[in-house]
Amino acid sequence: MTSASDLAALAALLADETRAAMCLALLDGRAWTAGELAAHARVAPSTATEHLHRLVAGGLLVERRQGRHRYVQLADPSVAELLEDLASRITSRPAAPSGLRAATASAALRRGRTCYDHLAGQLGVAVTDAMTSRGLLEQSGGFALTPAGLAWLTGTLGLAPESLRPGKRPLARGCLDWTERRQHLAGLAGARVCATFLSRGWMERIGSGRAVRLTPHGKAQVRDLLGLDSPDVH
Amino acid sequence: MTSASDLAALAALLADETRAAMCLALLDGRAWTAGELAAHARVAPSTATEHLHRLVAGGLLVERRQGRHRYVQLADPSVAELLEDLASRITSRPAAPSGLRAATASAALRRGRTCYDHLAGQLGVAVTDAMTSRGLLEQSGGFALTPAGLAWLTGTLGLAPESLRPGKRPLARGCLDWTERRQHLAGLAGARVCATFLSRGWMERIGSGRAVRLTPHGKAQVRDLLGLDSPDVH
DNA sequence: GCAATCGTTCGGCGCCCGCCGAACCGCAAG
DNA sequence: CTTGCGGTTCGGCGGGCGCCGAACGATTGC
Repeated sequence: MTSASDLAALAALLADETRAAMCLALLDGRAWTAGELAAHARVAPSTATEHLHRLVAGGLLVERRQGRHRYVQLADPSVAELLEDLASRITSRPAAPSGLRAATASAALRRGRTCYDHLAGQLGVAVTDAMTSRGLLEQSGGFALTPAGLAWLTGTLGLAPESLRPGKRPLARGCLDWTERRQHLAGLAGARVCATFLSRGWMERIGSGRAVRLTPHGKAQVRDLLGLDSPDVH
Repeated sequence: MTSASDLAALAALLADETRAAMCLALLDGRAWTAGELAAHARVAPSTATEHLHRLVAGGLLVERRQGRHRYVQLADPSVAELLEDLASRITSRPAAPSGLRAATASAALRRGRTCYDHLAGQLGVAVTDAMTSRGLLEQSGGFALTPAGLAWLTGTLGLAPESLRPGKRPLARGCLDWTERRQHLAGLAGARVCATFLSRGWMERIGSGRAVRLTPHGKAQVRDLLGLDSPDVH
């Protein structure tokens, strides 16, 4: 029976609305301070402290103390994937944003965003589709990189082969986008692609959130490298 | 914030040790009666009723009334996959069985068993490895069937192509075996392979549990079709 | 050193939920 | 019809847990 109690203990970490809201907020991959999360979840700072202690003790979050701030973030990409799997069972539509400012922010999120550490939104789906149609990615029999896809990552994109060694984390993995209702590339390869886009200046974050957009240079690059010329991402 | 409450509600279904034990028991893919689950979880029948109501209302279980019995089983293969994903985060070792009878039953389970609807245990890992070494399955870049693998399923194994059309469920998927610590084939293809082994008489269930073993005919078939001749599975 | 801010600890409150037993319903077998 | 059994409903009990406010500790800035 010890396995059942372990499973229950793990599920109990997410079985509270406040903790669930915190974990979903952390799905953007960034580190949040305790105060930010308390405000986001609309609870007193003391309450947030208790919840964060439980989440850290349960292994879902890691903390980093820095000055008088305590930053927390998801402990592991596998935690993000687990949260995505759970969230994919939720069919709820996000409520329509009310104001103009919220609407434009929402539109930016739909266009492109990071989902923990990989690309999502229309941009993520478009990149995934382009890789598939070019024979770099196999989706019909699962979600896997082809040999050509591996060569593309190490050659064209210039990634070090050792950075693509699958450890506990699968190299390629599908992640269901909740706005596009489409699968997009996640896993180790998805993370490397996203990091490369950002580090090369092909893509930049909009404000401090998880929304991203291609730079002019990035637009030219994805057009040349992936044949991607859709107005959705430009 | 409705998404956070939905996630919390979903997690709350598994956040109780009794309900978690019920769901783990149902991972064998069979339908259990309410009384069986009550005894398994060591709670009063009235308590089991309440838990089953919640699990059914939450969409994790479906029920089928038959005479004076009420059978429940997992609602969907995706529920089984979700449970497997959660369980894979649990590192606990199952306690060593005490008696001889428990030991032999445990050995049979290690040799071969069903994991919801696909093969697991040493048999499941061996089949997966054999398919990989024969170029039917790709594991290095993800978990996907190769074109040769698709042809093998429809040709050699005689499966109808329409029975392999991936809908919501991925065709091939890795499932981490908690005794072997190895990935084995799950997903739609894994389910079809397991069903074929059983329907053709290559494999039979031991008793009423989830343990399985190859028949003499089945041993010859997997040797011919997959080059599988390991004493582990014979 | 002092003030402001961020985070933590502690005590207490209230609610939710998991548990059981007892009574009841419905199907099956004799 | 009667008996037996599987399952359900209901009431009540107890404990755990999520919440807050207040007091305290820690760090940064003035």
